[in-house]
Amino acid sequence: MAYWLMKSEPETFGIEHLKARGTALWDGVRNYQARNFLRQMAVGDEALFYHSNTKVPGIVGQMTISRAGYPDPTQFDPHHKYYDPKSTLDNPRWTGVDVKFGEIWSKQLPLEQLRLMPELESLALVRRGNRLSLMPVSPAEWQAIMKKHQSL
DNA sequence: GCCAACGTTGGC
DNA sequence: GCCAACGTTGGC
Repeated sequence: MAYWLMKSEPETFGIEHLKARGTALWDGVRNYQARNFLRQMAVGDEALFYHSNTKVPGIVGQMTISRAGYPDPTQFDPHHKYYDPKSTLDNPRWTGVDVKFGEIWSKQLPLEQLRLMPELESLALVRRGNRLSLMPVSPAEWQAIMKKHQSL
């Protein structure tokens, strides 16, 4: 089982939306590095839900991967903002996964605090200029984050 | 295959 | 709202 961190803008799709829906397609990833990580995800993997581009960015809760990678349907829809005319049905370019709501943390763990944790210095999230929207989290990083979360 | 121009991400 | 950093596009 692997661990992941996945970013989303709360105004577009926040953890409250996932809670209401229960399960949702994680769509709209249009970056090859992130897509390759999506393709590595397996059912049962655990993921941190991160709110980006908001007043206090940070980890706000947890979810699990409930369906492994499959073609992101939004790439085929000409009316959708994630439409990709270069993608074809028999050779889809972009991948999505299904995620299942886990929990909303009673206190979020802000980016500002994550930056202070020496255990996370190699995590892409805190690296200068990194814009990767989802990334693997090592077991050691996961444990450090959970420990910090429980101490809040 | 280089690289300038452009668009996007996302913290601040 | 600003802008640094980065990825992508397309001319050559």
